[in-house]
Amino acid sequence: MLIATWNVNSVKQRLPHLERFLEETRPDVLCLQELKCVDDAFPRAEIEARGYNVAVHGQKAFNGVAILSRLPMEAKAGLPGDDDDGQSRYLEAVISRPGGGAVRVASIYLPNGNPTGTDKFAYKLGWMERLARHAAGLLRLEEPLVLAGDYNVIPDERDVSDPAAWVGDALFRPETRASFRRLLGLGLTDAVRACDDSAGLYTFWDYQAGAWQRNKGIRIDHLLLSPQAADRLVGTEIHRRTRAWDKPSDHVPVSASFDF
DNA sequence: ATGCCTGTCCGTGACAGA
Repeated sequence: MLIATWNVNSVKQRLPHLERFLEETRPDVLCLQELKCVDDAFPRAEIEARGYNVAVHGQKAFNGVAILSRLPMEAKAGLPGDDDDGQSRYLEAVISRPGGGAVRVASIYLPNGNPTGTDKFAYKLGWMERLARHAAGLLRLEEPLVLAGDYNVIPDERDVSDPAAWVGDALFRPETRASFRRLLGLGLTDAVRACDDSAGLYTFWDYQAGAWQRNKGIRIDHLLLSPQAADRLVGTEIHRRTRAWDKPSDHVPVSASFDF
């Protein structure tokens, strides 16, 4: 089974790229972030025509997450822990596997948190705390679990081309990295890092200042796996080529393949 | 030092129909 995640930066603007990626890579499950549209504006018919079930948790103008699945799924929107949080950043689905059993997949759009020293950064850290609490509960189920998405976290110095330029940024602040480490400490495995410990594995390049051309990237899109998923991990891929397509998202898809 | 680029929303203008 191939499970992928992609921050598309407007699903309406990126529909041709999305269709091309589905056609070429044929993931069984694709988690999307930054739809930037309400549920009714999601191009559901186009995706369903390609053989995918669609679960959408949209929002006007900002945020918005979705899960596309070739297999049947039951989806639930929202990250528990704050009833006043109106931002659409979390969608979870239980996906039925052909051979029996299931895999639980979440599409995550973790808050950016800039500028630091504002309520935006506090919201980010609070959101990460809620995610950790929820993940701890899911891990107790002892099932295959994939928490995939745009974490807006640079875990380590080897995950950024110019670490000095990111010191003080909400994506690289010590508190942010510590919170991400606590998440891993619950027993989650960073899928890409389980397969490759080299530097320069980037998933995002800014639109500005020729970041892509100069390979000034960062790794912020992650798939975190429960032990039951990590034990079945076969490999991962960062789909860099999509960043060179015309009018691309600033993120590229990341996928993990499993022997279930 | 700041903008760099992209996208959405909103307001405005063009236009069609009353």
